[in-house]
Formats: sequence, C-alpha cells, structure tokens
Amino acid sequence: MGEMSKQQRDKRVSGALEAFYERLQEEGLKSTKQRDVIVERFFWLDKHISADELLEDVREHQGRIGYATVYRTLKLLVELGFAVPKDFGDGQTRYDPIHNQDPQHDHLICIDCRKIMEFNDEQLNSRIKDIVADLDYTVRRKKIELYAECDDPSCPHKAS
Amino acid sequence: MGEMSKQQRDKRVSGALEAFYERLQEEGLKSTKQRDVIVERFFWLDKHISADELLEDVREHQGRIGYATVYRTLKLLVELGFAVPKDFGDGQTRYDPIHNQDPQHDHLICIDCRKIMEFNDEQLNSRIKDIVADLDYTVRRKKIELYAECDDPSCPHKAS
DNA sequence: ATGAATGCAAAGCGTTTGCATCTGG
DNA sequence: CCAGATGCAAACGCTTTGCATTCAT
Repeated sequence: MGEMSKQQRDKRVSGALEAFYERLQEEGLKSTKQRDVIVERFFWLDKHISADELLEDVREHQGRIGYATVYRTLKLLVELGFAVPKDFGDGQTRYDPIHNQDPQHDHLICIDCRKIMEFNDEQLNSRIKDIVADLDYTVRRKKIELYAECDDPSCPHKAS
Repeated sequence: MGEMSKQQRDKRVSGALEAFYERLQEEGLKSTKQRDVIVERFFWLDKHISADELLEDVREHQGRIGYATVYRTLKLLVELGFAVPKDFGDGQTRYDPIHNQDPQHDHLICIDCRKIMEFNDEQLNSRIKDIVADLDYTVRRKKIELYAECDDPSCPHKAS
C-alpha cells in the first residue's frame, strides 16, 4: 500500500518482533540466532515471500541456515498468527506477514508477469460478511485473488 | 446450484462432451477409451475433484487406467478451457468443471470438515468488477474462498 | 503408417521428518 | 541440566516425464 519511511519500517518491525517474542515466551519457546534473523527478515521484507526466497535472503545476513529451519520458523509464525500461507498457483506457498494493525487485505495478480498488488475494499468486506451471515456460518478467514492483466509497461504480453 | 434431475444432468453432460470432442478435433487430438471415460466421469460428477478421487471413480467404470493418464487428461481439460484448477490448501489440486453457461462461482470451505459449498453472489461480483475497473486492470478470473465453520451436525469440532 | 495416447516406473519439486548434535533458559 | 532448536539427509505426497508399446485416424 502506501510508501513507508525507514523509520516507520523500523518501528513496524520492532513492534512485530516485540509481539512475537512475547508470544514465544508464552509458549515456552526459545529465541535463537537463526530464528531471530529469519523472523526479523520476514517482518522487514514484508511481502508475500516463499520459503526459498526467505532462505536466500536470510543466508546473506547469517551464514549456514538449513532450509528446514526456515520452513519450521514459517510454520511457527503461522501457528502463532504472525503469517498467513497463500497459494497463488506458482507451485510454492507464499507467506503473508500479519501486522495486527492491518485489516486483512486481498490480492490482484497479473497473469502475465505474476506481479502481486494488494487492495482492501470496505464494500467488498461488508458484502462478504453478509453472505456468510445469511448462510449461518462463521467466517474465520477469506482468500480473495483476482487474476488480471496489469498495466505495467514492463510487463510482457503488452503488445498483444 | 439447485438440484438437477438425471435427465437434466444427462443433457448437461452430453452438451459438455459434445463441446469437448469438437475442440479435440480442432486440435487434431484423439479420442480414446480412457480419455472418454475420464472426461465423461469428470463432467458427470461435476464437483471440485482431485486427480486421485477422479482416478478412483474412473477405475470403477473402466479397469486399468494409469494415474498419469488422469493427470494428463485433467491438464488437457484445463488447457481447452473445460476445467479450472483450484487449491483449497489441503495439499492437492482440485479441478472445477466449467459449464459455459455457469457464471463462475465462489467457495465456502469448512475449516473443520473441509466440506466445500458453492455460492454466487451478484453484489459481490459487481463490486469486484468495480474495484478492478478503478485500477484500470482487466479481470480474467477470480478466486474467492471463504473459510468458515459449517453448521453440519456431523462436522467435528461442533462440541468445542 | 504415423503421430498421438497410454502405462509404468522413475524423476521432480516443494515440504516435512527422524535423528544426532548443539544451545538457550 | 534438559527441553527445545538446528542441520543434514532421507522420506513424503503430489505431479510430471521418459520411454517403449498400443491405438486412432
């Protein structure tokens, strides 16, 4: 969504980390060098990241880290409610960081260049709430993905 | 999504098959015993089916069929526009048959028993059209999945 | 006949797990 | 100390592929 200054970003990250470590303690789990880097980079990067993308990034900041550790940490983040796994159909799971301040957003994905943009529409959310309520169900989470052609000039298939 | 008599179902299936064989010929592809059964059962069953569910069903109607054939046929159906692959997060891809008459529907999935129900809401669709138009994008397809607790008494976790 | 389709088994790919080793509280 | 975390490699589950064989046109 909007741009964010480094200061704002730092603040967001440290806020998320604080919350994370609090939950860690609650669960009697430990903080380790690897876990710390992974989680910090995850919050810092703040995008729908895949396990191997995160691994690659993390290895630049802290040498030898096994991919199993990244998978396990992502799983932990999901369990503790700091990330949501998403599948955009490119064969690998991506993880969306949750900043509790953010309302859950939806995605618009370019079918050509795979660029993902986020949006959040109040009217849409409200309509969904109604639909589910009418069926006497209780919504836990939603996944809305719109596949479209983007307007980025650098995107392929623009000639067609 | 209402009920459908056997006659109606027969008619729908044969319509879909006719369209399928027409496209097959256009592409210079062949009709075979296996392909025929798979495609017919796929249209007949008419639900978000996974490759191995379809394989199991098909084997009751026609002995020895390799799973590779089912995968290849499903891929073909997708390429020809008769099916859409979906991922509901249970680890395997499901395929939704497309009856060109149907507007594309959305899904409500029970987080406990994994039951999937379909819905189609005009207001929702219209709002989506607006959202995307405002961004100057062109929608190709949408994927909306709502995860909720269902009201089926046979569903686990009803006691909690 | 000849390009396409099948069946099988092997390979692929992302993800998970078993286990011996380390480490934080 | 000792439960929890890591790294490695092996296992996994779903899907795809290579190849020899069979089949539709």
